[in-house]
Amino acid sequence: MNDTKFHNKLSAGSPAYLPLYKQVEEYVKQLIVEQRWKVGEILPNEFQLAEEFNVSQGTVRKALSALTDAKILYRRQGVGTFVSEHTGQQALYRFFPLVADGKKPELPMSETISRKIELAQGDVLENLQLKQGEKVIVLSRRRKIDSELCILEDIYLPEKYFEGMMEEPEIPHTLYHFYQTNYRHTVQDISDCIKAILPTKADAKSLGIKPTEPLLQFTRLSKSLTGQLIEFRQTRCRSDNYHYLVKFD
Amino acid sequence: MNDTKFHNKLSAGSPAYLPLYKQVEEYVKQLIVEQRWKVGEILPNEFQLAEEFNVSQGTVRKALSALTDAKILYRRQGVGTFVSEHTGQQALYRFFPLVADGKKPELPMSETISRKIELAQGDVLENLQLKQGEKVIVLSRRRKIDSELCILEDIYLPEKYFEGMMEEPEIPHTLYHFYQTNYRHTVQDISDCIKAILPTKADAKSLGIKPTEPLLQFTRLSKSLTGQLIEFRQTRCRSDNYHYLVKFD
DNA sequence: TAGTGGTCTAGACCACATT
DNA sequence: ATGTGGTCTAGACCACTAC
Repeated sequence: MNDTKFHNKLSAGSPAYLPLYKQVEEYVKQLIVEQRWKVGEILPNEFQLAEEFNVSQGTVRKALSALTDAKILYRRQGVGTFVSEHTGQQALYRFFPLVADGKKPELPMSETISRKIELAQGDVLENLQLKQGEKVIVLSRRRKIDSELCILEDIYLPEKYFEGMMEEPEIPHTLYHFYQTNYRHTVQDISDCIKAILPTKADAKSLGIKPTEPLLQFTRLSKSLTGQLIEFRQTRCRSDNYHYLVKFD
Repeated sequence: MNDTKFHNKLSAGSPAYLPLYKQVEEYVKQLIVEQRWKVGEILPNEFQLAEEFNVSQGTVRKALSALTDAKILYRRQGVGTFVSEHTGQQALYRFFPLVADGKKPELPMSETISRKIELAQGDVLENLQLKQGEKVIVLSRRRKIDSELCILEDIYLPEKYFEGMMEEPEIPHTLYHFYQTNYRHTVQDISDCIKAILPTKADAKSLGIKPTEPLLQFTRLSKSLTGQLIEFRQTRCRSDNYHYLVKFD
């Protein structure tokens, strides 16, 4: 027990070598995944963690700063260090890049219109790296911006990571927060593949647009803190009054 | 002279207060803009800079690390710290998000097919925040991926920031490197606004596609290290075999 | 072998938030 | 008044690169 968890003096030539602060960073991340501290909870202060890990306070600080940059933690001067929560505004600004032309980004209301479970196949199976025979939960949603219907999306979740979702009484519209609090999956990084397409007949009808009016489509693959592929989503959006906004640096 | 350039003891209540490492960071950035060290050149080591700025080596390190994260500098262990250069691969991977479906990102060849100068108006004037009567240089380019023509773009540059470009014998295809080396403008951050559109007749003809086939369009606004708006560009891309790829975190 | 950046430590002081 | 994170310093040692 009470082993020294970290090793300062590993030969740097060793293939497994990681700097101490990096080891601390990985370990703290793991502890969050294991729910030693739940979402929103405060961590011990830097000196307490330093003592527990047998490293200096400066090394802990470097690790916590990195996790703060990655939005996994947040810190409040004079108060403490907390596990980040994917709640409301914050998560939407971070993961929702669709904006009405000439307006500020806005949090869109979203309504789940169907929920079913089916065998994974095709793109879904491939992108989520599932095996033949594994099942996915499929959510179909539509969103409004400024009370106008403009977005349709289908969301595919591996059943193995979201057991019991079919029995949920209701699916809230802030999905990432829902994943985090009800299924312990914190979305950590996403990649969006964006294309211009023509709507299907069904989509054109739903959105109330002409079949020749192009849509912006993006397919998203989301990874959790642990690196698991937890969500595949395909979103179609009217592009006459909305755009996808990207900022680098 | 040899004034102390930085002040440790400013009251933190002061509205102008900046931490020392931040002051150093800003100052080094300014020195790069002023070409004290040119693109690709090595900086003095941390101790020399620390002495010059009258701060500790650790404070210099923190400043240089931030600039390294921002890709303004790069560091090589055992060698030194250098001013980043927007050259070839590196700049393309960073700023060129269009990918052929099912392939790795690839550096596209680009050909400038026209160059002219005109009065700024409409979107161009507004986005570049120019005044009525100011001029812009307009470059029209087309790019191939896998030897297939797939991208058309118009690039608008404020003449005041690019004097003499109309007299250049040739415009190279690595534009951002060209801006940096010939006009001292290092592109630091960009924002892309992405939409799905139908091609104009002219674009459909150039790209050899049907007028009903949608295109991916993005309009980009680029800022330099100094915060000046130096480029507005509008790009149209075939979306049947190409997509725009975004990764967060 | 010399010089550089990378890691780690220890300790001082400050600003901020809560009690 | 207390405890937290934020800043700053000084110094030791390591690993990498070039000569």
